[in-house]
Amino acid sequence: MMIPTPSRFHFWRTVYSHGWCALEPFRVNRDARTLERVCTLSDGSNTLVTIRASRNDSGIDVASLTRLSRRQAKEIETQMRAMLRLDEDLAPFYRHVSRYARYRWIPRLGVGRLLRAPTVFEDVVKMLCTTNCSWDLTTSMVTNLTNMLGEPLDGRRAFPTPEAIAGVSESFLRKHIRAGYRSPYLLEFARRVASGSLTVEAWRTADLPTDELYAQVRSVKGAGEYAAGNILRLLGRYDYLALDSWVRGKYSELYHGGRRVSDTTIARRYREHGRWQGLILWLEMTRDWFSEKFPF
DNA sequence: GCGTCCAGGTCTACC
DNA sequence: GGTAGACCTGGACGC
Repeated sequence: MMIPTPSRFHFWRTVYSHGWCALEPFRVNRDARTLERVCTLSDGSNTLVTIRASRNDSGIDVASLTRLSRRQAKEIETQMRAMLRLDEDLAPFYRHVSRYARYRWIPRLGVGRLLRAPTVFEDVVKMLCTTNCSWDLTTSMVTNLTNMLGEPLDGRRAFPTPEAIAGVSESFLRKHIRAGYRSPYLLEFARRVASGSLTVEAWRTADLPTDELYAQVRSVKGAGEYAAGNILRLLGRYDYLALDSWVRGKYSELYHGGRRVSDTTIARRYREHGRWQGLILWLEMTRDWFSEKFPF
């Protein structure tokens, strides 16, 4: 199927907007120039989906390994739109940054859409796996979760459901997933979602002030300022800076010759951008990812 | 080989 | 409200 994309949408800059495309079940096939993943449908079935930019760049081409009913195809389209943020209106953001000469590269490159998982559940689990550890350990934990608890499909795996994670013990998460002290947090989160007491999927469409949504995200044990701020970015709310050691290091390298600066100093630079500050900060920190070395 | 530090932090107890 | 200390893991580094 071909799904039309908004003007100034750039498929590969969206795929590489942050680290998610390197975490299972996402896989980038650089030779075929595709993004792949196993997607889970509401009827419990799984299918391997391959996504590529269409020839004339006016959309994305989505292929499924298995034959889909009309209803299933519609559901895959909905997932693709959510993952690639196709329904997010960035026009107000582009209008805002266009007022600043130093940010006019943002609309020119068509950046600002941050890749996310089909579900909020997957995004939150992965975010908890990024806290207080190296990126290598994050990929290891997510790979272990997917390989050990995800439904198999032709040598690949889906991301585990809330029920699958909720059904294992804390010691399993420590011993086999290597999640360490994050294990009770992952377990509690999965159990709250599986039981229906926490309806995280509603967060993407919640008509709530950002502060209230932030408070709900912070109710997840293990989601502190950094994790909650980043989860909000994936919900389309950019009021928080979500500072972590990587961003702090990158910021000092870019603006202070590598000298460490306080969080207050960083916040001062972005506060005039109000609801867009978290997105502008992230795009500035990752601008060099899209230099001439960018392979796509 | 061993000890220490730290990486895309967070929670709790205590003041 | 602010802060010290504890917490898993695994790679890098110094000795």
